[in-house]
Amino acid sequence: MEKQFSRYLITAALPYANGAVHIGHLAGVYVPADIYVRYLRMRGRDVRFICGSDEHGVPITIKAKQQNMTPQQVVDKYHAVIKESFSRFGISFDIYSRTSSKIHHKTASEFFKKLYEDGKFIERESEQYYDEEHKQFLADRYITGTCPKCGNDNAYGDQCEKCGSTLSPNELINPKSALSGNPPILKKTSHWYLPLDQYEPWLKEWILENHKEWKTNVYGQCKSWLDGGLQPRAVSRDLDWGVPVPVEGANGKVLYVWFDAPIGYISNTIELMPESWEKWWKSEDTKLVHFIGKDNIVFHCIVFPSMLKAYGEYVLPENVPANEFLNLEGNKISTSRNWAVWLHEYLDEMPGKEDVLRYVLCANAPETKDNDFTWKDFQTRNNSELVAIFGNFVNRALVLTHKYFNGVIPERGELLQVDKEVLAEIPRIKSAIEDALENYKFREALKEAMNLARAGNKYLTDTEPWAIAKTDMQRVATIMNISLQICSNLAVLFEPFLPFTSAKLGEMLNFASLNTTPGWDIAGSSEILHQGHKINSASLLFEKIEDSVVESQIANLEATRAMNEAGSQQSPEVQKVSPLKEECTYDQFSAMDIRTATVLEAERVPKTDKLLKLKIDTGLDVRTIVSGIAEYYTPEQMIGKQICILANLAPRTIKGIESRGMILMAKEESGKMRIVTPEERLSNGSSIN
RNA sequence: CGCGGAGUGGAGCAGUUGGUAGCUCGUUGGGCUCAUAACCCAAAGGUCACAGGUUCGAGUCCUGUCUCCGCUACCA
Repeated sequence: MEKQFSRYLITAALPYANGAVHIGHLAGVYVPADIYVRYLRMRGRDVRFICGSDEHGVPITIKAKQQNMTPQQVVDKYHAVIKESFSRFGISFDIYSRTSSKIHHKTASEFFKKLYEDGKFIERESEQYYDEEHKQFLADRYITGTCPKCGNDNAYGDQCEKCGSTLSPNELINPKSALSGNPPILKKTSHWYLPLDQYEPWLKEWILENHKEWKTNVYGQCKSWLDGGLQPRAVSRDLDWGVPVPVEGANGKVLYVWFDAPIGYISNTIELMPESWEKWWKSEDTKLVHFIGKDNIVFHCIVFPSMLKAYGEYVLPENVPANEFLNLEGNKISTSRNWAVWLHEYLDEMPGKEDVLRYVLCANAPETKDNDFTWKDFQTRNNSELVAIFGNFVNRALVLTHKYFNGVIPERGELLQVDKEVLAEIPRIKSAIEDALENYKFREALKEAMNLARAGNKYLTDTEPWAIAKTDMQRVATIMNISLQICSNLAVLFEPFLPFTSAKLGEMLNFASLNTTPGWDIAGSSEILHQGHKINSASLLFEKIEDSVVESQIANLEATRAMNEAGSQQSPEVQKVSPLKEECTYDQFSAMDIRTATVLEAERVPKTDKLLKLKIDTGLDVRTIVSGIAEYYTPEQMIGKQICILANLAPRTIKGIESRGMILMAKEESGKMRIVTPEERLSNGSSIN
């Protein structure tokens, strides 16, 4: 039995405010969420669409330090960019707020306090690294040291980027604080944990028994977590950026970002509806749906529901339609490598093409598996679907109506079999779209909508009004009347998907002069435009996209990446210099066999962002070296370059490739690297001392 | 042997409770000319990753193997 709901609360994952929004975010979360919400609104459901920036957490404090800004300045900057680009793109949030707002701090704080007072947390003491100079505990990422597995001196507290192993800070040999460079001390600190294990039986029943209808990727992921057994999770951190822990004596502690962020859905709702928000979160007849990407499944299906359950009173999500990831031109989208199509840049560079991107991202959405976005596909979908099928049909219908009837809807006469068939398609397609959307199948819904335009084209070709016009204008009148009813239906049915286009089409059809603006209820009808209604002049709904446009986009992408890789990053601020190492003897130095070599071949190591595999001529031999320089040099740039290597370093296997030796690099504290090379080309194998 | 998702005509994808494969784009041929060389029709093209098994019958269920993606840096 379908459950009936009185109101719909739809949330979209909170974007993290340390960067702009790109097409991956849109395809995964915001486009489907917006389609869903617009559809619900059109059906007259009581719906609110909630989102906002997620502005706390360690990465933002790191970004702030890098850019010499305060965390607040960082989030102000990106919040503004994100908010504006969403709005220009037609993502129709009822509210887009932020977690640094007062109301969020208050809400999150009270939420924590209630759980604390109800004894829902457990408190645990542990020893963590502490920087005495800066008087703060160090996040994992703020500690560097020697990797116990591969000997890399620059491993982070959570991971060694050289060998890829996952670490915890106390495994590091000779740990150093990234803030002061001093060795940190271990200091006791206590934190609160949410005992997820206690919620396991309940979660199992709630998800595994009662939500078998969730998407397979979501359900499978949850099952895997639940079967593996849940552990208590810390809900606080030692940090100075975030929502302070509202407990006596908890100075210097904030709510852990994953605890604080989902509460943002609640606080943003409160901000939107200060009086009536509780009805939305605490009535059983509210349907709560979280749109997220697959990386967020565990938080939205396990952690946040446990928090809500612990608090009591709150409704739980009815569904969590998570999408997989979108790749770009065959590669993973990456913020740090700048391998992305940024929404705000797209909007600037392709004015008036919001709907083209919405269309492509929906038609190719990663609903069941990772998909690939290519500019070529973007062009094809625009030219052979939007232009050739949708735009063209509308144009044909309007042009013919103007030509034969001066833009006035003619009277419909007797209906033939073709007429009846095409008219029957309209309600059929409408209900197919409804079915698909109610089940979060956005690609399918969009395809059905396009089928109506296809049916329209076929109808015109089959009935040939331009030929019949020579003999039987009454028949032509019927045909044009029907064609325009189809156009009107297209305007309504496409609104959730392509709102800008629908508005334009509605204007061309002169919806404004009708008694009531056609809404979803009237869709499916073949009587939207009455006889005698005057339509406006036709203009093109979509424009063809020329090869040069997509080629320049591809070129842009490559150029941005090359620039990024060449390390032309900003930050002219004062560079910190790493402290002097211990004194060493001449013998130790001379034990190192450093010599010149030339790069013969270079290629990326698959599945890594930073590694290049190089074949080099050392004068003695030709050998393979794997080096973590891909962020700064492309393979092409490396080929032919003369470099200096440490030739007698013990071989190491990295990503299954044996690396024999190490390339000498000069490295700034910011991470920027350049190869060290002789001023003048010398023969390979020249020793350096 | 970690866990989850995915492997279907050239490309991108559908395939509900098992009954010998569908859609969009592309390609080829034809038709039409109202339309942004757009539209319509037809055809070619698949041993449904691989190997076994259950069944009268499997893309669909079971077992094993291989490959890709995520969980594992930034990141949806």
